[in-house]
Amino acid sequence: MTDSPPAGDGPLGIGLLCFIVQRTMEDRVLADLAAAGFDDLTMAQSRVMARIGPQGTRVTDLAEQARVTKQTVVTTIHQLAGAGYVRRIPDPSDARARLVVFDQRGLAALEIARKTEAAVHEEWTRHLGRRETERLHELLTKLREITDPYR
Amino acid sequence: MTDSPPAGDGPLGIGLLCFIVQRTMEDRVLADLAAAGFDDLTMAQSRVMARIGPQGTRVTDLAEQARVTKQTVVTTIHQLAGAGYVRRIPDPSDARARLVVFDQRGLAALEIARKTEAAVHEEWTRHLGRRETERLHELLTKLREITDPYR
DNA sequence: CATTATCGTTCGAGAATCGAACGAGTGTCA
DNA sequence: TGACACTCGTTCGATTCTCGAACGATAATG
Repeated sequence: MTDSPPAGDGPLGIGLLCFIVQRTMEDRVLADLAAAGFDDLTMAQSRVMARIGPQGTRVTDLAEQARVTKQTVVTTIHQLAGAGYVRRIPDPSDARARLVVFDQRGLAALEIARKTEAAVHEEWTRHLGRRETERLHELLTKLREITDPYR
Repeated sequence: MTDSPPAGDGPLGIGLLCFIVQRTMEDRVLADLAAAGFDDLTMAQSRVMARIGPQGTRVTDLAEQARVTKQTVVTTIHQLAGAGYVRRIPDPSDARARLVVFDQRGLAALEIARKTEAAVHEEWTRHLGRRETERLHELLTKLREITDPYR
């Protein structure tokens, strides 16, 4: 029973509520990406790609952030690279490592994703109110301090 | 790029933050279940089982709540039934449907899951404060109004 | 320099998920 | 009542996702 079991008829737990919110954002972004022509992106690929930083990110770090193993990331990055979304460059600071960076197609997709995310955030802000949305963001950020093992 | 892309170095989006929180709860519950002897439960199985209500839940409803297809739920329920966690009874109100209900082993697992969830919530409350945790819960519940298509 | 740890990778297998289609039962409405 | 469209759970087949184990190359430690 991963997450809060709603087997009781009481209110949903925070974990389950977070699932709903997170999944909604995922679906929205993925839908908009598909509509914009990036219809070859899967959810698994998207989840990994979303963790790539502007200066590039190591496979190991991507795995930690996305909560999957390195093997999974390697596979996913291979797919993304083949589709022109990312490419790998040597890490200047470590000859063992390689940095996964956005390629042209990836940057274009990133732009769409950013816009969608902003739009969804706006929707949420309209529903909750600006002040309350900020509060929610603050609380989640504070909660991250003890829930994100890789901070 | 499912979820908020942190490619910018700014703060994480609400979607991504929710992922971290939700995943943490999932991991904790699953770990405690495994430690309590329910080590045959996978995350996918747990996610579906967590949606079973006290009076039983239809396959279609489980699919909607867990955000997977009916086929996936059928497969998962088949596994869970084989392991003694759930069983299927006819739905009195609809001869087409069947209700998935907890079996003995499922109830035992549910108890563990409930305890763990409560313990994690307590941890979070200690970190955020009682008042703030309630606020977080309220905000997420309110956000659910527009993010849960199957409410 | 020797040893230990980390990085990315390959291989192989298992798990998870979906699309399409179907029989059984329900709801609707002329 | 009867015809038609819809829903429910299910099966089959295929694809995707994910992991465990292991390895060479490089880094860090002493």
